[in-house]
Amino acid sequence: MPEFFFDHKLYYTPIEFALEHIGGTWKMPILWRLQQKTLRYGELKKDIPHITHKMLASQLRELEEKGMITREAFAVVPPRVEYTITDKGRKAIPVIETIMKYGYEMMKEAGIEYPKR
Amino acid sequence: MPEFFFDHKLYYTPIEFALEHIGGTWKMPILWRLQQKTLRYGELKKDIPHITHKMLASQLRELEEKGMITREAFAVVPPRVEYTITDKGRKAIPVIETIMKYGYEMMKEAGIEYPKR
DNA sequence: CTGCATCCCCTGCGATACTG
DNA sequence: CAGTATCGCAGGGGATGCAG
Repeated sequence: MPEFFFDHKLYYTPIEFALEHIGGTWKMPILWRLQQKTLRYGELKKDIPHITHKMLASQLRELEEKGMITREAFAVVPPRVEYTITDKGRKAIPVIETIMKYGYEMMKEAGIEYPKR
Repeated sequence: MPEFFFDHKLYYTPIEFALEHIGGTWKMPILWRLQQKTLRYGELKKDIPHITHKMLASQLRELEEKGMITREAFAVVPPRVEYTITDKGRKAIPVIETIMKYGYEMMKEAGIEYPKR
C-alpha cells in the first residue's frame, strides 16, 4: 500500500485514490445512469431519488473535472445541458457493478427484501 | 435503486449499504490485512501506515459489530487481542480487490508511479 | 432549466491523555 | 498492550434563495 501526493492531497492507498473518483454518496449512482445514455440535468435529477439540486450540480462538476463525464451546454432557452460518460468513466462501471452486487448480497444477509425496483 | 430503512438509518441505494460495511478510509485496508491471517491489535497498527490508535480501535469495533471480523481477548498481561476475518468479511475481499485494481489503474492514468513497496 | 452562493448541521477523523 | 474519552477541526451534504 503505497503513499503519494496528487493534486495537493495526500493518499495512503490506491483504495483512497479510487474512492476519490467514485466515492461519496452520489457519484456511483450518477455514473450508473449515464452508462446507458446521455442525459440532461433534469433527467438525472428525476432519475435519482432524493438527490438534492446542490449535490447533483456539485458532483457533476467534480466528475467532469476528473474526466469521468463531459458536459455539453446548448444555447437555447430554457437552457439544455447534457452529460455523457467518457471512456475513463466507463472504466468505473464494472467496479460499481461489483459494489452494487455486494450491496445486494449484504442486504439479503441482513434480511432486507429487495424493494421491487 | 431501492430505498429502505435498516437499523434506524435510511439507505437510498445498495451502494450506500455496501459502503456501510467497507466504506471509510480504513475498513478496507484492515480487512485486506486480515484476509491473510489473524493479527493482533499491535500488528495491525504497525502494518497499516498512518492509521491512528483511535481510528484503528473504532473501525475494529464497527467491523466486529457488523460481523466482518471476530475479536478474541486473552487474559494475560500485557493484554493480547487477536482479530480474525469471518466468512462474511471474506465476501468483501473480491470487492476490495476490484476497487484496489481500479485505484492502481487510475493512478497509472494520472501518471503516478507505483511506489515500489 | 440549470448554475452558483450562503448558511448551518452533522459526522469522520486526528491529537491527546488517562485507564487497567 | 489495548481500550476509552474528550476536544477540535474540516468537509460532506441539506435547505434555501438568487440569477441568467
